[in-house]
Amino acid sequence: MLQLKVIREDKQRIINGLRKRNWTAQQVKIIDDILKKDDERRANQKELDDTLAEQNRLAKQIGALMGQGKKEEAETLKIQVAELKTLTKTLEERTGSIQQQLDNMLYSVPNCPHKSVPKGKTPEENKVAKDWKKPFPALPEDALPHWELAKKYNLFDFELGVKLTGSGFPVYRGKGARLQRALIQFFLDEAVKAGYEEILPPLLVNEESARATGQLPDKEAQMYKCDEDNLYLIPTAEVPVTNIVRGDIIPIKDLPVTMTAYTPCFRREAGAWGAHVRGLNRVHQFDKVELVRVEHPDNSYKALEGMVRHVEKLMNKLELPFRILLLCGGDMGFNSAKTYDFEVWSGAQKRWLEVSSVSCFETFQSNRMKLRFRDAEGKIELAHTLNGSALALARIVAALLENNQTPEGITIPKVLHRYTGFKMI
RNA sequence: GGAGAGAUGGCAGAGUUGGUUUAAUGUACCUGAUUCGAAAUCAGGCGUACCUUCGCGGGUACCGGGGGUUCGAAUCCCUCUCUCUCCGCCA
Repeated sequence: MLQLKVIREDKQRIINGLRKRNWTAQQVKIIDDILKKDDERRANQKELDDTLAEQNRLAKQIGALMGQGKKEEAETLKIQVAELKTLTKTLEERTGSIQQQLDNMLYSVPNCPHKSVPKGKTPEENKVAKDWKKPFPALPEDALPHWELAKKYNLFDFELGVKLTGSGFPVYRGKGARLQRALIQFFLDEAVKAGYEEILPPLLVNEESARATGQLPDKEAQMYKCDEDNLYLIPTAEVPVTNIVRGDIIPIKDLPVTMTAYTPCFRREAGAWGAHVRGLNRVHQFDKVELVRVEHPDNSYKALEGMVRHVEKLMNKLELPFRILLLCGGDMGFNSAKTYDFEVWSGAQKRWLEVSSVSCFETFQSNRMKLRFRDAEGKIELAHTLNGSALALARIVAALLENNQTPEGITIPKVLHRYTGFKMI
């Protein structure tokens, strides 16, 4: 949620930002509506506060009169208060509904893109921030896609997943399962080495948490919900991990807060099935190691680049061909101010697969969840939040299997040997 | 799942026969005095949000969440959530 203060003071920049997200001149008018609604809110607030103040004053007088035994006079004042109460009730209801309307408007406005974010409407207009310069791995014409390799080497089984749960829930087995665990362990170790605190969070969160990171209200359909207990299965570790600091005021000396977590991620992906979603390309449950940072506003973009370098290092260690995209305004997520996507080259499918998304949210999340820090002078300010996948497993596995297939078997990158215990599948 | 107790400011902890309590007090923290410096001591300060003011300041709300009674609620009533103790079940 954008800050009202920023909209008020920096309106043109916000409007320009929304235009970069391809908002029409018509849509952008909501900014003016928001400001108008806020004026309305403030006027009402003032009136309400003044009325309550008067009421409090009279109540105190009544107390004093009662103490002195002047019952008659007290009764007169009571009548006055009764009138004020009617007015208060009206004002309270109106202020509440104005606030609700204002919040709804604010919820509907996406984050303002950073000035370095390119214009554009579609994924095709994303800027390649770093391309793959070397040749792709040489595979024979009859190279197998990962779902065929999985069958050949008995690594994971989709049909079995259907029997247990439904489509999109693969069952990993044998070396396939071991490879998953190896990757998780490797990613976590690298994150801890980079200074992130390891977190093992709950996989279900309450409504408040889902709201704070912005999954609610707009991404509700993406999450699995346990109605009985009113809990949601997490679509990413970002939700529980970022909520660890929800509502906190962090002393400046404790910044940045850096956390990492491995969790399975559950996504309904309703209506998202089509031609390009075979195998591990899109599943309902996948594993991911996530990085979360809370940063001082002056340092957040430096931190973003640092996270990108961290992911880059992982890709290099896994010896996978990849490229980095700087997302254009139109392709960026609702909450993000700037996002880099990592794509891995899937040799047999001959296409790029998204494996990581690293974003800076500025104060968009922290405003909603009231995540702040106290600076050296004691002043309180909203912190910046960032997160990124480092990395998402399923598609990494897909690329790894496809790119590394040889007539003798599938080779495992050297860096994983100590985790897998085998060098070849 | 059953029975009981409880939830107050960073922490501890009063207040629960409704009314100068504007939430006492301790502790932590900050500033100053004292000191060569420190400890100890003394003095002052010390929540969050919103509104208002050029500023000093002023106002409103918040004692787990929500609702109610009342001129007035931390205090009374309803409801939800959570915590603790005991019992049951259990990885």
